[in-house]
Amino acid sequence: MESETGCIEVVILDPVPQSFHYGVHGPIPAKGCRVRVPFGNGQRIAISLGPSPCPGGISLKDIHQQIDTEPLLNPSLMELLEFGSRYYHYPLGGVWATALPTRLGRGDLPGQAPCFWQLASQPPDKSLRGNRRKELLAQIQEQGILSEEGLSSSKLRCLRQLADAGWIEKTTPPRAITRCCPGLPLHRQQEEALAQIRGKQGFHPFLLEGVTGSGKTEVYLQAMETPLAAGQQVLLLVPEIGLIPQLYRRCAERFGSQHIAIYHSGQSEGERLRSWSRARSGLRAIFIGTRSALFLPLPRLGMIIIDEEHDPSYKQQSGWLYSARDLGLRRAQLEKIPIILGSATPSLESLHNRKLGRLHGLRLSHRATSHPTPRIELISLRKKRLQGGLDPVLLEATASELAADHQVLFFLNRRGFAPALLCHDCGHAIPCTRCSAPLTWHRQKERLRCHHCGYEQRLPSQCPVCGSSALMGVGVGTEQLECFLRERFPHIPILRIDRDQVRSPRQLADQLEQILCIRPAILIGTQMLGKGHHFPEVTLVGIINVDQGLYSADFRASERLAQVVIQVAGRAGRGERGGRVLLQSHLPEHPLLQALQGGEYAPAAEILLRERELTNLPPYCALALVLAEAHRAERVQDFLHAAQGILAPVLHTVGPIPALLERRAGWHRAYLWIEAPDRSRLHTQLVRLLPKLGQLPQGRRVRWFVDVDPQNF
DNA sequence: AGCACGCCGACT
DNA sequence: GTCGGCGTGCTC
Repeated sequence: MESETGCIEVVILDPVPQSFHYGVHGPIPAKGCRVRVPFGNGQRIAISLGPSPCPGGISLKDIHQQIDTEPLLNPSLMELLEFGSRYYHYPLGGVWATALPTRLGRGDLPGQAPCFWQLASQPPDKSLRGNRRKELLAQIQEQGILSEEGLSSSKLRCLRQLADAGWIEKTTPPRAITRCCPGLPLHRQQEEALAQIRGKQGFHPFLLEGVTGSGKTEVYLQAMETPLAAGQQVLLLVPEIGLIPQLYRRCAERFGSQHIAIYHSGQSEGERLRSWSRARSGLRAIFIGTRSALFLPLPRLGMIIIDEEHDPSYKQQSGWLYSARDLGLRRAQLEKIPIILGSATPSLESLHNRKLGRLHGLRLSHRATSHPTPRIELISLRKKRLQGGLDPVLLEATASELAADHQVLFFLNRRGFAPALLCHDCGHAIPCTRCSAPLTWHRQKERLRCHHCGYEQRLPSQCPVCGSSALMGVGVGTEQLECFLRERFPHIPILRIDRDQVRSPRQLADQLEQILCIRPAILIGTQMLGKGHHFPEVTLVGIINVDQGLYSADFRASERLAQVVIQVAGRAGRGERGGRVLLQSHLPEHPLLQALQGGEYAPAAEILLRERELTNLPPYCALALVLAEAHRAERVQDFLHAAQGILAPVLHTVGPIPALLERRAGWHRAYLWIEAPDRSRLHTQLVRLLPKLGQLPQGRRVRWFVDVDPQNF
């Protein structure tokens, strides 16, 4: 390689807002290659942005080492990261650091793509010597193609010798993948959906709205056949690690596990690097993963599928605040491929986009089983005497289902025994020392715990304010519900599923397996229950307390309420028997609950969308927050007021508004609400104004950042 | 994001 | 007298 001397621009693999320049003697590292550079006192890994004119006025240092000879990512994926940096107003280096496996960020080399060998078209005109070599050659002759992957080093050496002697030559493996067992028979709507997906070329975004049990996964599997048969790769995203195993199983049955790899944050660094390398070398065709899998380098990506697209977990909650669903759409657009967003309860954003024609709607409204979607019976709690948080009507229904040897499922989205511990004498509720929230009483562990920051203390025997020993729990959590039900139905097996009880997806699967066929039985769970699991023996679902979703200051709370109610209701009666769903509320006449009675999502979504339109909230406006945190509340106020002075003349801003959790882990938090009629208006103004916020002296005394399309408040 | 420099409290 | 708290500013 000829020697050159020049200057490159780089970004450090950390959220440093500027780029930096370095001198290079030798080949210029292309854009997307890692380099080791001197930085401050030490060394850092950086990403080359390519050659750049030398800036004046700074003394240029030279790079220490070029790590990669090839860019780590292909151009369209680099473009996606650049877009993600601009759109979410987050430094490009931090974006790269989030998108790469940590090992690559530390300078490790990705695994080399294994070679594939076949017999040479013109083998040498002599006889081959050596038994091992003869054996290997025979093996290649028999198999047609031999992959280096997983071969012992002695066999690899043998392979090299055969190659050097001209007996074998490199080849590319067959890429086309066909299913290894037939697909399930489809019903008419599935056929129609598939026909739509199969008929399309290039970028085509679909919204597959399918009620629980309508066979969305089967549509995914058969839709994947087209790109897989064409030798392309498919990316499947799910919102949680716990949902990967079942999807993996379905894919493995259909296409063979040798074509599948998974990628998620629960893997070890080594596993992630291996999956990443396999993606890049094209060794696997199907990738199943969570949020971060969106950034896998897939040279022949042919389709993206985002399951449970409405799930808020697709939005990253720290650092680079991106949405994998929204960036997924962007990636599909850049790669010019189809993308399927699937959900039984699509986000209002996606429903809106379907109305605007930006998403092509596909509907599966029939369950595969003969039983129709159950209605949701509303029970008014007003003036009722509750036992263990349960209304007599629900309790009676429970008793009769259990008497008939059926399973009953309770949904309650609060862990612990009681959400607060209150002094009966002075009314003091014991708060977290670091958060503005009451501590949750965990009776069995005899502890008070903060569900926001992890703070824990022993259960006090006296009120810390007045010294009274009359402390009582307020409200009902899953632990208390379990206690009550054990007392009330002493001979019925009860399984509680929440984060206190279930530590790993594996454990969850084991416990579910155990109880799945036991009859009668009671299941109690938080939203862990609602996701993807089937309970064919459940004939009664009790939804205990979702009223918070009707009052919350978070405008998305009502959307989440509707989604969780429909998802949980969908767990009932999926087997032989039909099902009943009872929902307890203090406000049964609330229009949203009324709309949910039919057991269908669409009427509720309509109401929510109309409400958003009237109040001019997303998706009818573009929204961003400037969030600030500091130990001292007045610094947050000072900064946000100063920021408002800059933003308010140009953009519609409201605030400073205290965060829903005003203090978290000792940090006071507040935000400015910034809205604009559309994303591009919002964006162009933010690009212009955010640098000015960076110059505010008040900004240096707080941690502040921008949240575009926020999910939480 | 790291990391060093710098100016104010409780300790061998 | 120092160890160390984190507030401040810089890194090609």
